[in-house]
Amino acid sequence: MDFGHLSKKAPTIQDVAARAEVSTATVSRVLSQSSSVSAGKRQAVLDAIDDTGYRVNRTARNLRTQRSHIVLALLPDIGNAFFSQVLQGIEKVLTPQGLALVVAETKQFNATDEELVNYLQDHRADGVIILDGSLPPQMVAALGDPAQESRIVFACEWVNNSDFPSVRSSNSDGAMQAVEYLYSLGHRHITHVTGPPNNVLTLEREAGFERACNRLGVHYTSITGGFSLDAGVQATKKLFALDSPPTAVFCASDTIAMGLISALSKEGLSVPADVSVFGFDDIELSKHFMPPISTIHQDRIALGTRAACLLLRCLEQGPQPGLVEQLPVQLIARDSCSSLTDSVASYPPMNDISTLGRNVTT
Amino acid sequence: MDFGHLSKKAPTIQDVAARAEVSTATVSRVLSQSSSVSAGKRQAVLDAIDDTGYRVNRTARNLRTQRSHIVLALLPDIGNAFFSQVLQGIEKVLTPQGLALVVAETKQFNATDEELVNYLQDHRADGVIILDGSLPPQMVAALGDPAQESRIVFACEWVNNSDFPSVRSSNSDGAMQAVEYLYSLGHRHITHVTGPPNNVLTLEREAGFERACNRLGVHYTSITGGFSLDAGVQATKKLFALDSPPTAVFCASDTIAMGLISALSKEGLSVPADVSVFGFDDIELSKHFMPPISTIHQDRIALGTRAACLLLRCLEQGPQPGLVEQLPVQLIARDSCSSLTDSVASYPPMNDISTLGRNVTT
DNA sequence: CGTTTTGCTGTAATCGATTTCAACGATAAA
DNA sequence: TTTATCGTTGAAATCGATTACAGCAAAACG
Repeated sequence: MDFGHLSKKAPTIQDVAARAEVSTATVSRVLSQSSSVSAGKRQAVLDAIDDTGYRVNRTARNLRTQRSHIVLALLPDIGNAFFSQVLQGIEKVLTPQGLALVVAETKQFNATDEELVNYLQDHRADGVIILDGSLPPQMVAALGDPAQESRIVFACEWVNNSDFPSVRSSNSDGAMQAVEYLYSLGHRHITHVTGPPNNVLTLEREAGFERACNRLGVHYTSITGGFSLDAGVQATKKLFALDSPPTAVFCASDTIAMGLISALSKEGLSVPADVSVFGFDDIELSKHFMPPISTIHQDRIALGTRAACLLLRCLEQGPQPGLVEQLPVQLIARDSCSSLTDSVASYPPMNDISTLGRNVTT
Repeated sequence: MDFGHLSKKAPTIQDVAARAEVSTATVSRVLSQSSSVSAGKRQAVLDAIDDTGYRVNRTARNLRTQRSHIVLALLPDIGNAFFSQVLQGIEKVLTPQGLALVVAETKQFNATDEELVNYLQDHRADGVIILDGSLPPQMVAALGDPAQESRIVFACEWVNNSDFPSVRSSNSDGAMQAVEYLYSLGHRHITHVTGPPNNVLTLEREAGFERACNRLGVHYTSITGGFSLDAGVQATKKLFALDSPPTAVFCASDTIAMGLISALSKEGLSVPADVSVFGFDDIELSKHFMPPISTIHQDRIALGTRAACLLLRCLEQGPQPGLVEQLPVQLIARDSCSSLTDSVASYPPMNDISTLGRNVTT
């Protein structure tokens, strides 16, 4: 590519120095306020900067200081609204620090080449925030030793058996809150439509779900899903195939819940009259869905800001292996879950009323 | 910030040159394959690169070549799912060109300071793709003369009275298609819930809507809105306040349509039985909403790829003032709009049946 | 066989900043 | 008055690449 036609030379620090009749060193000192400069010369330099319209060339500065002032955010999918809010949080912290955010998708880095690691080694980025827990193991291994490498943090998702510091929501806690809430509404048989198998979030939410069910003596079943709308639609069929249908369904994401509610309504079942549905994430639309969906709110902005702060801390203070920050989640009660006694009173009896009060231990 | 602990010096081109027993110039020539190097030396260099694990320092290269290999995307709101797909398209074109994508929100640049322009002047970015048509005029003015400035393009949105090249969907055409479709279903009174006032997209869609209505002799009314869910909810009240309710509503966005449908259902009105609702954008959820929403599909990925290609072209060939690329849109018929004769047949008569066939000219 | 061309290679300048180091004048301390 | 200290300042080295230029040998030419 030929960009020759762009040349329109900007004033350099030399020009400023010449105009202010000082050395480039002095100009630089004024610029970075690193050491003292006499008031007179400082003003002369400031005036010269004004006159010439000088702007510091970041590339030159970066070369000299050995920093790129760039942070790379690695997402599984740029098109995902969930992550875009996290990015917003990251940006909020980075920008005031003079750091720019570069976003890229993990899929553009195949496991074989070292492109990802190169981003750091090439000084293309000072640090990386990874929002994808599904990186292939060999790629994670290539990232280096968490005890040595201080420029990588995980956010939202993470990788098991790895010590890179991370920020995440309290996923298992969220699932437990959901179960407790449904229990308080009288539900004693809950089905969990999970996220994709082996996903770390899926695992955490499943664990929380089962722990709470066991503790409260709630009968539970499980349907393997995914986080998509379609997974919710598919789950509906499996729901009908269950021996004894649940009175409530806890979905691993709001999107699943929407797919489920939508598919149920096509089958003539209404939510929450016939069955309660609970989501996870509190995406914007949940509030406006019909019915509005009860869910676990994740503070996506905070996830981003905390991750960015964590990265900053690593850059300043060195590696923080094993450090995990769990952000609290919040239960949002809306209309998609109803009290079982209420619905029994106002609607025909549940078809699984026989399971009420039945306790199950694993 | 002290990043001293990060120092672990990477091999430089000097190290490679020494090891291969050639000059740095030769190494550089092998790297950039710009001019011929004898097979023997080439292999020696290649081996040395392998041995040392050398990686080119982009910052140094950027300084020397006067390019940053970075493109800045400016969004009104990073958290918006619509834009994140456009970004995906941009990325798809940029990455193979060795260009990285930096995203930033316009609101972080206030109109008074020149931060935005500085991005280009500082060599922090080689080019900028602006996805925000609501930039304050003085900021647009600060961007420079479109006939001179070859590093700025607009995408999705644009600024009136400005010659910067841009890529956009055929908004007015989409609105016209929507009207024609509703007309073909028998609707003769349509209300348009618009986007935010003065927005370029709002204006285009309004224009297309009115043109089609006038041409077909459709009675139309208009409610000022916004692109949000809430705007759809608010519009519902105004809809009821209309002298003669329409048989169909054309919304300037799918989100408006969802808010509207949701609010209508709370009022006991069902879509499309009582009123047809048409959207715009074809966001992912429209397909899964209840009912699935008829809409105008915008190819968001293509919007991104074309914008990136346009920027590349500007960078290579110089300014392209006034160049506008309009991407075709596509009508997607789903369940939220029904044939008027059908619904008249199967439901109680519309309350505005008196307006059928009534023509209005502006 | 002399001359020109071609192909390859290295030296050194360059991009635009930061920073080390030495020097300088003025002030404080002895 | 002499010496030590301090705050300022500039010259020059430096970051790590690219590239203009010149040199040189081998090949092509007349």
